Amino acid sequence: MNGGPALPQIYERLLAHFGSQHWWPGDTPFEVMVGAVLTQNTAWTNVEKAILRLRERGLLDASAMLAAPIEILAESIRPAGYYNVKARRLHALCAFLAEQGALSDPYRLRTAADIPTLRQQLLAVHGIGEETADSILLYALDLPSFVVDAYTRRIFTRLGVFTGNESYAAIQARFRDQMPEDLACYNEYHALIVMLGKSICRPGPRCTLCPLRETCGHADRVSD
DNA sequence: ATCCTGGTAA
DNA sequence: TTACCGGGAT
Repeated sequence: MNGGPALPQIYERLLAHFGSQHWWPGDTPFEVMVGAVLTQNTAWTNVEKAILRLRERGLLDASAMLAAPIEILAESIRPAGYYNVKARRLHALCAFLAEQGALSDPYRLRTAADIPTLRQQLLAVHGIGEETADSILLYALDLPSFVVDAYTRRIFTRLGVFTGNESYAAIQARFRDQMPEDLACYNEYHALIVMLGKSICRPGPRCTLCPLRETCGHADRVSD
């Protein structure tokens, strides 16, 4: 049916090699939502600079951010890139929180609706696509929605699990069906995928360093 | 010069 | 499907 090694087996190998990542610990749900937007096609180190600038200006709060002029918001997040686009996206996110009566407590979204409904509502917000919606559900709201990103596609296509042509929904469904539907597991798996993707399974892969090379057909086809 | 925990509008 | 948004790190 579907080729390549089983998804739980890959998870165990990555966890054994990299250890627990515990992503986004101790941050407020709103700060995690902001990070999910700012990190779109952007290195996380630059997101951290932008979040620090927002905090300095007292804008790391949904009410304050909603009230802030777009121009000020844009200047604040400049290090994250795409700052004019992302300023509008952050504002749209805050407007959505206001609509939901969650401005003072964004975590309230968690119990406002079931996961599929909440996901659809997030997708309707300007600037929130599938990956960002799932990142918010998983990392800000502690709801088990598997995050699929460019690393996921690249890694599992090289492993032979995917062809590379699958839709976002199809890839997400494979993880949902083959992995236990567990919050900590979804959280950890995506973090491990990012770790592997940026350190080893890069555009120019470093297969000799890869913890998955024994079960990956790609290692034989590249020279490093 | 390439890549980074994408999404929108055309 | 493609153009566009963009500063920062390597």
